[in-house]
Amino acid sequence: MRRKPGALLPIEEAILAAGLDLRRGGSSEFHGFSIAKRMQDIGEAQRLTAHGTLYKALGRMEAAGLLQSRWEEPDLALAEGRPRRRLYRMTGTGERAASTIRTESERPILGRQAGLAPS
Amino acid sequence: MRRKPGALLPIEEAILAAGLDLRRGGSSEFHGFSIAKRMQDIGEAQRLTAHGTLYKALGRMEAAGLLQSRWEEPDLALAEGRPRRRLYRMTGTGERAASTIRTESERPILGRQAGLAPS
DNA sequence: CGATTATAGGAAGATATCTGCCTGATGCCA
DNA sequence: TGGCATCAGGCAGATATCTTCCTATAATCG
Repeated sequence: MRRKPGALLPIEEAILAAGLDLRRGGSSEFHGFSIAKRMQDIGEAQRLTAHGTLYKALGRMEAAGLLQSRWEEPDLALAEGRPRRRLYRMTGTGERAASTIRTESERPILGRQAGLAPS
Repeated sequence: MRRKPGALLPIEEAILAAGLDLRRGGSSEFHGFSIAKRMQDIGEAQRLTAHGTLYKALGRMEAAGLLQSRWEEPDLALAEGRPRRRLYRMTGTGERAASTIRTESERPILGRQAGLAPS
């Protein structure tokens, strides 16, 4: 499946929306697994039990400059007895793309043109 | 199920045996998941697909002084794209217990008395 | 020897990320 | 408008460790 240059796929929109919500809630960073759970909670997007879709989308979005990631401190993960997390943050580009989503959501007639630059 | 004071359970013997084999093969350290796979390969012990048994046994053996563990360098795990490993090494006590296993394996008539000190 | 107690076994799930493979969908070109 | 090429979706598995809960088993005591 190919995408229109500059367009966002539904899952990418969902990720950006989740990032905005978390930002609003005081957390500027999030990790893949929490996004997956969040999407399950609100019954949004595909179930994503197969995380393949999500993690691939995260990878694409980072490559496209919408997100930026870093690995969390290893000792923190050990202290909490769980695997290490890859933490994501929205870039300025991502925030603008997210804003455009909301704007366009209010105007469904218009085509979507924000987001990813053509490769 | 309770154990006789000082006795080793079959799974603990299997772990020590695996540790000796790895030692012989040049690796002084091993991690839980590799032991699990090793046991599956040689069809030994219970299948251990439910790793609960193995990791609990590893924990008991460390508490009993037979093994000693450390977490591997986090960057190494990242570089290899996998979760971090907990590396185990046999202590002197563990080696002696392992030796006693072999000795007693050759003399099945005798009862087993090596290994764990009574609590 | 039987009852009781204590501990191990086993299954399942949790946490978190990533990849391979195959199928399906979308954009572009003629 | 249809065909082709490219890329995303989806599933399943992989890697690695740990915990909960319930059952089963073994040791101890009377």
